[in-house]
Amino acid sequence: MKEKQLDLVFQALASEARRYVMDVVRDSPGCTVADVSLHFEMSRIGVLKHINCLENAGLIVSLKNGRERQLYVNLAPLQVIHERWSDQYRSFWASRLTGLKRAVEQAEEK
Amino acid sequence: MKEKQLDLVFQALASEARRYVMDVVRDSPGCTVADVSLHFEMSRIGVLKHINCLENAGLIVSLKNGRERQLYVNLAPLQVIHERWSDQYRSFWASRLTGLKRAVEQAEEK
DNA sequence: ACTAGAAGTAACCAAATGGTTACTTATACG
DNA sequence: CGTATAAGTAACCATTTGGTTACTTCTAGT
Repeated sequence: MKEKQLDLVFQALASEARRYVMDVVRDSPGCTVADVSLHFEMSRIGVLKHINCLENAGLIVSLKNGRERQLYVNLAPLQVIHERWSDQYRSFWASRLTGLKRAVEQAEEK
Repeated sequence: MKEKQLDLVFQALASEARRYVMDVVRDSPGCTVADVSLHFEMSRIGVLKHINCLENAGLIVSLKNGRERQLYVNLAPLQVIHERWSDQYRSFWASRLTGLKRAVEQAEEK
């Protein structure tokens, strides 16, 4: 995955409203923009922008069906990120704070 | 983890520069702000702000050591996010696009 | 005590984000 | 055909973000 794409995914998830959209769409796949906006206080256009942001990041996929747009979550980007990190940080997971712990111990010795 | 905290973590990671800071600090634990800023074109203050942003999100931890500040990565927030999402989406991982696939098939029937 | 170097703060600026209202387009349906 | 409804576009505004330069503070070392 390209860095720009990573930016989009993380940026998309960095909003409680958008994470909530993900929850809603995951729980009622095929729902419409209007359906989703029922769950929010904000204007329909506000919600639309959040949905578009998620779609732009690849986290939501949609199908035009007549005058409606049906929404689905797409977890592929999350899986890619997850794999990338598990790779990059594999040796760190076991002892996440090892470096810090050592430093703290050194600091305490003084 | 609180929603605000999630915002901070995702927001922090939604920047190539900050992800790169994470890489640098992970690869040389205990390095200083000045050390990190050597890896960048931008001004030291620019880098400092990125580091503070990461620290604020809990992804970087630092220890004051004399006039220096030593930096360490902290993967705990990542682990929390990872666990939360694998829980929430557990039943979806296996067939990530199931909902969408069904919809596409239905669409194709028409 | 003095100086130099690491870090932090303040003020500023341009661009991006998150929301609004008003208007337009396209489609379903009586 | 005509109308109501789902979606999308445009323009606008306030706030946040991402960077800068200039200045300040603290500490190490001579």
